Amino acid sequence: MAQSPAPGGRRAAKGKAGGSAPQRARPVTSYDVAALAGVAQPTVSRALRGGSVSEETRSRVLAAAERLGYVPRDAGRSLATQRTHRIGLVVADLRNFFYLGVLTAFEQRLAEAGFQVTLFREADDATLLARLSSGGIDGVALTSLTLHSSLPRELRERGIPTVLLNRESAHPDVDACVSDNIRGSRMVAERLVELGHRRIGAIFGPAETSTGRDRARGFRDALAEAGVALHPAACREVPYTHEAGHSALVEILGASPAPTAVFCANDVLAIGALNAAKARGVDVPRDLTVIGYDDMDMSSWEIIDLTTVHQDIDTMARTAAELLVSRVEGADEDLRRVVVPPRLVIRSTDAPVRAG
Amino acid sequence: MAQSPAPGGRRAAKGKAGGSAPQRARPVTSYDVAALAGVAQPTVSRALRGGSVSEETRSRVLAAAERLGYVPRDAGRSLATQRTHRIGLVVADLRNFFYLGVLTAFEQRLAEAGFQVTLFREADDATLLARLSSGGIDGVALTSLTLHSSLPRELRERGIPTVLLNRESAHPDVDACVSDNIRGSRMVAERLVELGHRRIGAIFGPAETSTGRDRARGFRDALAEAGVALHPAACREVPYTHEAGHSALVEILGASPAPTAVFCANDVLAIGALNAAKARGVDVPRDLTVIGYDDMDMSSWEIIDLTTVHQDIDTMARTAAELLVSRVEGADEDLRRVVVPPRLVIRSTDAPVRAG
DNA sequence: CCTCGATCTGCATGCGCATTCAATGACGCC
DNA sequence: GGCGTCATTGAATGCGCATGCAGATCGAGG
Repeated sequence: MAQSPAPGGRRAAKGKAGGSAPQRARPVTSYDVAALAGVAQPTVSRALRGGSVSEETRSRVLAAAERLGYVPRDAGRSLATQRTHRIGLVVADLRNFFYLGVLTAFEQRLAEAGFQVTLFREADDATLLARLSSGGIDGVALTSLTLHSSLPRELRERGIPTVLLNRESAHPDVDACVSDNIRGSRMVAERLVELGHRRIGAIFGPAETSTGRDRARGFRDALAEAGVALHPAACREVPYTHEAGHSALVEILGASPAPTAVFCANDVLAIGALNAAKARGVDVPRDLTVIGYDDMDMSSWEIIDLTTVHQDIDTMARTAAELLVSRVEGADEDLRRVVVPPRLVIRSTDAPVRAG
Repeated sequence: MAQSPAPGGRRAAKGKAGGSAPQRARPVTSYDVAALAGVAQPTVSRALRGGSVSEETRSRVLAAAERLGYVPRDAGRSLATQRTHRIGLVVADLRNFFYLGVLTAFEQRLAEAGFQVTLFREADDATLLARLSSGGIDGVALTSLTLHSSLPRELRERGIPTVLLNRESAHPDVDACVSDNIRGSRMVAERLVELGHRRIGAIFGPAETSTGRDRARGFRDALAEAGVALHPAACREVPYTHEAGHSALVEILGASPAPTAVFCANDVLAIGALNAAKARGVDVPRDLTVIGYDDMDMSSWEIIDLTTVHQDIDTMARTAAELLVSRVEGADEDLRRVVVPPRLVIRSTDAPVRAG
């Protein structure tokens, strides 16, 4: 940069300020405010942060700050306080609507607590760890985590407050806020049995995720207890995407005998399945019962009206935000794991099995 | 060679390092790496940033950094370089699916360029300006902007690179990347006329947004040119939300005579309308034609299959990201305004008006 | 053998803010 | 009137990194 600070004083003259070029204006610093207010820089800091300053001085400083349009630079403050007031949110796929709800609730709660949210897309553990460690953030929420990722432990070792949101890890290294996926998926199984379904299929999520694992486990267990066998040819394990749900259902519809009901491990998959059913002219729920998991906002739309397991994302995200904030503020409590109870929401994509 | 920080040196002893408490570990700094590698701190900086350093030194530094798990602190770097490699994205409502596409494409392109995205929720201009000025970001993309907001000008005055994405301002203060909303909405009008509709309603967006204004203007103009009058009782101007679209359609359905077609200023409104139609037992497109604008991902789902104006969000977001990055890197070109052409996508929510 | 230039590296410093410490002054009390 | 107390403020410093500058080393050319 060819803008050598003027010889002498810290923020003095600054050369001839350029002839006329619409150069990016030198930003206002606390020194400028101090000069205008006739005080020392630290006094500006104190006046603005609520330190011990006389009323008269404070108002003079505030007036000067106002007049110059002074806004403290984050970088300086962060360097001095070792705090950024920024929280990282790691998500696998922003296109997954589920995360919209998460992001919204999470951001909202954090904004209230004076934090900003910075997004991190899923990447390999090493890359992600480096990005998260660069100190740009005070804490992290991981929403897309595989069971055996070493990320939570590594973050813990680096002293970066972390919370798992929605998915959890195989090892209890950090705080977590999750739904009771086993219980939720059991409810689905019970409902299907109750409706008389006996040829039941499923589109499960990835086994290496806690939601994928638990929702499969609860579902299978409950069915087994009811003496109903899963229809093997009508089961798939796929990634949590709309496309995967779509094509999995197409495949499943080809099983013989065709299943009368399909459990989808999340709503994104379920909606993909509904679309596939529509494409194939399969009437839901007359010909096929579809039940999802999550209860995203759109699942209650009239054109979808999906029977699903309600997961209180709002509460989960807010709780995660609060856990994180308390950690960032130095709480040294034991590991916490908050489990939010699920609830079956019956809408119009499920129906009793048809005789014959 | 005084290669170890002498006592009294910057990073010496540091007390007795505590007995055993699992205190948050003191983070590794470039001084630690320097000490381990037996060089001075600046050499570490140069080795890592590709400065002039001998191969032998570089590898020693890299090894030390690796061994300590060193990751440069963003705050320090930002303070020194006046650059954060972070871009702010201001969005009104994260629950609006439209922004998901924007966010995804935008984030992706920026990640490639080495930038992170920090979210800012819409707030009053003053608050937002303060947040954006705190220097945490190198540039801003505004997606939810009202026509007469002073934000673009103020950001410009503060020297913060800014780009308008999707919506634009009444004054050309900063770069913008938008769709040709007038042309797009004209296409809709022409289509409706072509299908024989003569009782046409509309759910417009807020007039104080450029998209709301232009999509209404183009639509009205084209209809007028075709000699077709808008059905006044079947027009509404509402915020861009699903709920607003839903209730607006319910109201419009009560107009008499009922319209045979409704143009919705964006897909979120259109889907709200589709849901309302479904709730009211109105068959789309048999009883009512609905056309939207945006062509969000979900608009092509089989259960929605909305006829709409395709807006290439991906291109728009990527272009905006590129504009922004070039500004941040110091490009001093003239104001740029990129207009992306829209395209009518005909699916299954529109149909010829029924005789009788 | 000396000089010059090219590399490489260390020293000193600044980025903007918060914070510790000491100095100053005001005030009250004996 | 002297002295202690408290409130207020300034001076000095550090946070972690990048960079201008100067010194050192080395090789080549004269």
